[in-house]
Amino acid sequence: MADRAHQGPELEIVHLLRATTVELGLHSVRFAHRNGMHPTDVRALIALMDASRAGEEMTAGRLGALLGLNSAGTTALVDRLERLGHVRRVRDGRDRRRVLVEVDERAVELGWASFGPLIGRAVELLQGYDERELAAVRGFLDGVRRAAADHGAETGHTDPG
Amino acid sequence: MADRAHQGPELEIVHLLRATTVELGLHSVRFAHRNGMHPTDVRALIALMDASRAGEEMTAGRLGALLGLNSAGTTALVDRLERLGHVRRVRDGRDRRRVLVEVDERAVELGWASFGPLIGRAVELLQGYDERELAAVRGFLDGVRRAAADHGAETGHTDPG
DNA sequence: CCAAGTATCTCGCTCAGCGAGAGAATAAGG
DNA sequence: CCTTATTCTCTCGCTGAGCGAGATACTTGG
Repeated sequence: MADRAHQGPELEIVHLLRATTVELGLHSVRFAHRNGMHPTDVRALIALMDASRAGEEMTAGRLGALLGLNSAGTTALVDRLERLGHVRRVRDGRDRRRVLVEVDERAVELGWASFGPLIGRAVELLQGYDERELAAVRGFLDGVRRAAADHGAETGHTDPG
Repeated sequence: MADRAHQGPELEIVHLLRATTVELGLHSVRFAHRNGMHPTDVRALIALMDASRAGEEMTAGRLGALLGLNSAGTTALVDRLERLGHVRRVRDGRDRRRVLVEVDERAVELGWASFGPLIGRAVELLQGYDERELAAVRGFLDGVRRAAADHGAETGHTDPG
């Protein structure tokens, strides 16, 4: 147990990945704070923007499920976002029990103003890479992603999704 | 603004990075939940383990500052961790105002049981890489980390530190 | 010993999220 | 068409993380 610490360049990179995720998390938190929001609200906006970009409708229930909230929490979340003017509630015409949550265009712009430059910088970095280097980055990230997902499942946790 | 979506392989990788950070976050949350903890508590344990590995003492105040909590919140946090038996409060002999927070050995083992396999898998992945591929991964992660940190500072947010 | 400074803790509060269950709409069966 | 089960959202009351203010305990400098 003593020194799982100072190994070769591999562990250094793993540590760097952790530092990067922490920094990205802080970036989100700062964005949230600047706009009077909480981390959950930002996650919700991102999910809404993803859905919108994919041309899919997002209902209140689906949003809550994505974020791991129950119905009461979801209602409160959409209330907060609506109060800030970031989303609108729209009754679904086909199934009038459902409430569609639509992102306001200005909220989308707000998000891009904060995350766009970051994404742009990341793309820039990758544009200097050749095919093999891109494959290396892709392989590493995807491998870690799978490992995190698998180990979650393996340790006996079943989640909505 | 319309289709910032489906570009080349670069943007796909940026998306993959985001997916990976999300999955790592979920891994943490599952670990927290399994052990009756909250995300903040896990962050605290990680900070404590880092300090311990670096041979540094951690005081209550420093821990709170690292996590962005005020003194009241920090007290509550250490209370929770102490109640679960994960940390001990120890009065500092040199300055008896201070409370050193020490991680219990079993909490360290608990953490390694959950995060160790993940780290091991990541190291494995990297061991198949040559020097140029390692440099590519390192360069990308570090670049993104810097970009996130810079843009936080740039957008006019000053943090305790 | 006294005063100022620092580290932690206590108290009262706000608010995110939960559990339970109420309403409102749809779907299935007569 | 009417009844019953199901589905989606919202309301209510509660728990608990984290905050602001201030109390408390210790240290340092005069």
